[in-house]
Amino acid sequence: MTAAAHRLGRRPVDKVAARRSELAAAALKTLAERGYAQTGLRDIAQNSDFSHGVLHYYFADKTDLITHCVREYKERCATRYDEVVATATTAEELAAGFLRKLTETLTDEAPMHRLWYDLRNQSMFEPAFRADVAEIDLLLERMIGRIVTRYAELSGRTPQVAPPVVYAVFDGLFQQALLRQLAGVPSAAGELRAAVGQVLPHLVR
Amino acid sequence: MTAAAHRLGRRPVDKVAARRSELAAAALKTLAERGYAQTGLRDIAQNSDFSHGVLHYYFADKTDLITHCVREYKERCATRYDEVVATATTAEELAAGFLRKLTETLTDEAPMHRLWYDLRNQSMFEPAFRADVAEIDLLLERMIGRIVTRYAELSGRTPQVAPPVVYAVFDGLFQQALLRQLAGVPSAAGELRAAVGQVLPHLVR
DNA sequence: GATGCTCTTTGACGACTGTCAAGACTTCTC
DNA sequence: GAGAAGTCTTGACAGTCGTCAAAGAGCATC
Repeated sequence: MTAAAHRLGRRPVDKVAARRSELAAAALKTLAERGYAQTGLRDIAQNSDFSHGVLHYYFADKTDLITHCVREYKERCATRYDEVVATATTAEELAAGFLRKLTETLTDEAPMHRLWYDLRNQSMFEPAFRADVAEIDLLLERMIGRIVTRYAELSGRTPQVAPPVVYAVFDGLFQQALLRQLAGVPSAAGELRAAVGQVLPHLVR
Repeated sequence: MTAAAHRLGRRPVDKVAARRSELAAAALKTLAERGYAQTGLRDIAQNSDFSHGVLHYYFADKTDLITHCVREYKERCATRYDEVVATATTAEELAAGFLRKLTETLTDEAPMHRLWYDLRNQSMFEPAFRADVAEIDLLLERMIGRIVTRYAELSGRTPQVAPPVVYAVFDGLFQQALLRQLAGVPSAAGELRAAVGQVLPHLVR
């Protein structure tokens, strides 16, 4: 532990963690652009301020790097709708805010979403990814769960479908919309909006 | 065209197509085992009766091969529930048969399903795959659509949700179940059964 | 049996892969 | 300022990738 670290109240491990996070972010960017199958360590390094060797300094191997990428991804995505949930005062307002955020992220962050589906799929083949992927999937499930719970509250009804099922349903709808969006179908966001709007009322009673 | 081909009333192009199909089948097997990112042409050849060079004889390049794989996959999967649809005489019988087939294929053909999701995801990055993948997705959508239509008929009601939405919903449920199944969760099939059984009544009115 | 055609194997090419060691550069400690 | 510790670059390694040319094998035809 350095004196400077003492002075700033910051341990060296934080610096290492920060660099790791920085490199994982560069890796995420590359993976979102090219996909897991087409992404090498040198591609990732080129999207960062460092050379490819530094990756082996901060990560044991490629699997370790990808694992940290998944965790980095987690930090970003699990609070997307929390503000809407916190501020909405009616069921209609909540639904509208959810739909707005949902279609926004579909159009604005499509590459990031395809990366997530790519990594989640890799976990079907590579056991090393499974635990972290499952953890994020659970996080996302709870995020959706909070929306539906609040939606039920605001509309004076009760949730009728268990959170894992609700999440699977919305995830399926979103994935289909993402496929269309990336294929250049301009109506993808609108169709997603319509589909979710149609499904939402069925989840409470 | 050879004389033999004439005699048998079989054009040489059919032999070529048959071999292509055979190699694509070997490729599918390999892809289901190892995933797209970890599958090379030599791996595929080792799962066939031929050496790796023959792949370049029957396919222009790797993309061409994968495209044929997707089409080969199509031939197998789109009629899975047709018998159930044709023979069921009551809504309950249809639902039960659908659920049985659904959980059966989840447990017995999990590697093949993860391959499909892998290839569909690749199409988000590789435009060359998009058309064929979209075509299969449409086939699957119609397959699910036939079930719901018949289910509505048998129960004297009418479908309330458009086929693309129904397909997306079931696909999302199935994908979550597949993730759990491949992660070794023994209750995956049962949970899928429960979830689909819970959702199905909401689709008609 | 020789010829020509189709199919298949073999081996090699250049490029790329993940990994890692050696050294250079920076930063901190005393 | 010397030395140590931490950080980063460079270059190379063994292996794999997709691709393809050359030659061999199998077989029908003349």
